[in-house]
Parts: sequence; C-alpha cells; structure tokens
Amino acid sequence: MENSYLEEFKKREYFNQCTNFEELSLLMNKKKIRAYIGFDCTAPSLHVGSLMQIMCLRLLQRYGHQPIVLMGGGTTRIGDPSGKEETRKILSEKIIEKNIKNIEKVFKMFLKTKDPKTKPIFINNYKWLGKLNYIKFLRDIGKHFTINKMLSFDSVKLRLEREQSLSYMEFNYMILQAYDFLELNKNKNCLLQIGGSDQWGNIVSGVDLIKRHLNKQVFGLTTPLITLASGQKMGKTEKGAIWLDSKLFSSYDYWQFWRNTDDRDVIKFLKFFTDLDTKKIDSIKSNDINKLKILLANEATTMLHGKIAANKAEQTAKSTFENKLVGDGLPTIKIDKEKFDNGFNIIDLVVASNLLSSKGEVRRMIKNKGIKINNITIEDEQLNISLNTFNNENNLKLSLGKKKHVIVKLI
RNA sequence: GGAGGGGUACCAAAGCGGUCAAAUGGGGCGGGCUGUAAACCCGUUGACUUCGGUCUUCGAAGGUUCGAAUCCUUCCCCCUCCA
Repeated sequence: MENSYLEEFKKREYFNQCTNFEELSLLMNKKKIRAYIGFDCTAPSLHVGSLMQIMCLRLLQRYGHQPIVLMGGGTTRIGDPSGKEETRKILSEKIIEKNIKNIEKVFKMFLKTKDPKTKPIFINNYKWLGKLNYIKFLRDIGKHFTINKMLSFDSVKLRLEREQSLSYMEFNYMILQAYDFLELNKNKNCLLQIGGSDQWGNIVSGVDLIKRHLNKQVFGLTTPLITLASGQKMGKTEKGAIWLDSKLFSSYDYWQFWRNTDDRDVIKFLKFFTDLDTKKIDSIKSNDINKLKILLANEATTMLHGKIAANKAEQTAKSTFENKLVGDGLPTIKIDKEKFDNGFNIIDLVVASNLLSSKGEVRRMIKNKGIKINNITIEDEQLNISLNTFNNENNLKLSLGKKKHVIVKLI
C-alpha cells in the first residue's frame, strides 16, 4: 500500500524522482520519520521559488513526520555550482548569520511549532562544516567519492562542456551536501532528503555516502522544476523576487501576486500552494476563474501572513479595483500640509511618493496617460495639486497605471 | 608561456572619427482591448531642464584630435587555439 504522505505528494504533483519509492513508502507506513531539506542563505529571505519545498515540509507535518530545516550556513560560504553560469559571490559571515535568522522566521509562519513530535528542527550545517579537519575528512569521506563519478554529474558536466571554469571549491559542494546528510543521519536519525530536481545529484551522493560509510539505507526525493505558462521561472519576475517576508514584499503585494496568476496556472497553483483537498480542486469546474484566483490568493496569503492580513488584502483589492475607491490597505505616504499651500507640482508628488524615481519617467508616464489622481487621468505635467484635491479625511489616491496605487495623506 | 578574438544600456547584439544618448531584437513600463488573465495592437525605455538645451554613459586610466563608443598607450577581465 502506498504511503499516504507520498500519495498526496504525488497527487499534488510534487513528485519528480525518488531513490527507492517502494522502500520509502514501506518505511513511512511503518514509522514516522525525519526528513530534511536544505536551504541556501544567500538572500535575506526566501522567495516563492522555495515555496514548493516549504510546502513539502508542511505536508510532512500533516502526516505526523518531522521536518528538519537545514540552513546552509556552511555551504553558502561555498556556493552550489548547479546550473549557475558563473561562480557565486561569497558572502560575509555576518550577512549569512543575519539571513539565517530571517529565513527561520519564514518557516515559523508555514510550519507548526507546538507539537514536539512534528515541530521543525532548525540546524545550521556550519556547525559541522566549520570545524572539519581536512585530512580526516579526505580519509573518511573523500575516499567514497570518485572523480569519475563526480565528473558525470550534470552540475559539473554542464560547466565543463561550456568550458566555463569550475573552481575546486565549488567542485566540492556536492561532497559537502552529501556529508550534511550523513551528519543529519548520524545525529538526528534523518532518513530522507527532499529537494528540487536540480539537487538530484547531490541528494544521490548523500544516499550513496551513507550506504557506504554507515551501511544504512536512506532516501532521496525530488520535486519538479515548476514551469509557468509564460515560460518563466517561478519566483523571480523582472521586477524582482516575490519575497516571503512582509518587510521585503508586503502582504497586499503578495496577495496581488497570486491574484494575478496566469489563468493556465491557477489549478496547478492551488495544488502546489494551498492545503485544499486535491479532490476538491479537481472537481472545481468554476467558470469564474477570477473567483479561483481570489481563493488562491486568500489561501496563500493566509498561510504566510495570517488570516487578518489576507482578508485585509482582499478588501483593499475589492475597493480599489471593483469600486475604484480608496482602499485603506494601500500603502500610504504622509506629507506636510504646508507643502500644498502654494500647490505641489504633480511630477514632484509622484517622485515623493516613490512610485517612480525620476522626473523624466514621470513626464513620460503623464504623456502615456499613466498617472491618475482620484481616478482622473493627469494630462498636464505643470499641474499643481492643491489642498482641495484631498477628501475630508485628508487623503488623495495617486495611481500609476492600473495596479499601483498609493494614498497621499496630509499631516 | 605563445598566437589570435572580445568587453557597448536590464539582456542579446550592431556601430568602428562628427549626422551616436548610441540601430535592431528580447525584456520592462504605460496606453488600448479585456477579466487586476492570456494573446494582440500602440507608445515608451540615461539624468536634469526655464523644452532652447545642459550633464553623465560604450571594461579602467591616460593621450591624439576642433571633435572619440570609434584612433594610440598602459592596465584589468573574458573567450578560442597551441604548449
């Protein structure tokens, strides 16, 4: 009988490959296990590109297993060569520490932390990588790796084929990741590593290493690369990453991100990024795709920012888009009342609101009919905004295009 | 170590003494259509401007010239071939 966790894992289409699916299924039926996913600490937070991995851990908890969140504090000091065109920049230790703290917060939003049996274990691989003894490491661990095999991994092969340089440091990344798994197995009895499909080689290396070094069987499981209808990669838009951190990306924007999902991706996203029952999702035949998008936005936002923030985002969106009113969840900027005494030039106002950063850009936008005040398109760049443009609550809605709005408030 | 090729805006790529703030494509942004979607069409894409212009930008620093992304010198980086 297929294990229920793995069954749902497949239903949600998280499944890509497994080192030994049948055995893993048997094991997970027999007992609750610990599984880990490693996260890179290069950035100050995680973005939606890591969301599927987070959801895997969340799912683990729902079935009574315990997730281990491995922070790559040590490996971040090296840089994974996988798929990268160039050598990564090496970050300072201080920044890495700061990043780790911030990233942990993300997990505390997505994962339940009360139940001692399933609460996430946070661990930083710098703990062991930082004090490795080179000679000892080569003798104990290095002997299990052959260069022949290492050269055959895609991450290495691609770099060599393109004749791009691959430093010895980066070349060692997979050994270190394999060693992480070994450490987690020895000290935390971790039996499974999950990761994105690009991690397959590294994961298999860990499974092999544990087999050879401890003669124990452990497992690896990978998730597919998410392909968007638009052909882009999940998580990074041209404007920047969709951060899982309200300081870097507001809950309103986060809600908007999901609300604006491509029609073709909606069902997929509901499976990937919500807890909604897969049967229910499959049975949805809503001819109103926009309702589904709102559902998706609410579910996804609630998970990260909480129900209150999600509701507020929905209400704000409703009043700004449907009723064209001033939604009070919109970002607000405050400006001294006196500055409007002689009128405040529209161009300066847009710049002051941070909607745009250069005056030339504002002029262009005005020419293109992209700037509105209280839903009225601005035609004249000489326009001065006076106090009577504000409503009784001393507010004014300034819009750039259809989707970006700020409230200017007098103080 | 030797011989060549190259570094141009967000990316790719043209330009190879003035007419170059720099063709073209992609991307981005705005408008139209729509459903806060997609596709499509249009505009726009260095900064400041009293809209006359002014300033900064073609790997870095110098130089030649009335004038340089374009020519010369030095330096840095990348690639290809040979050892």
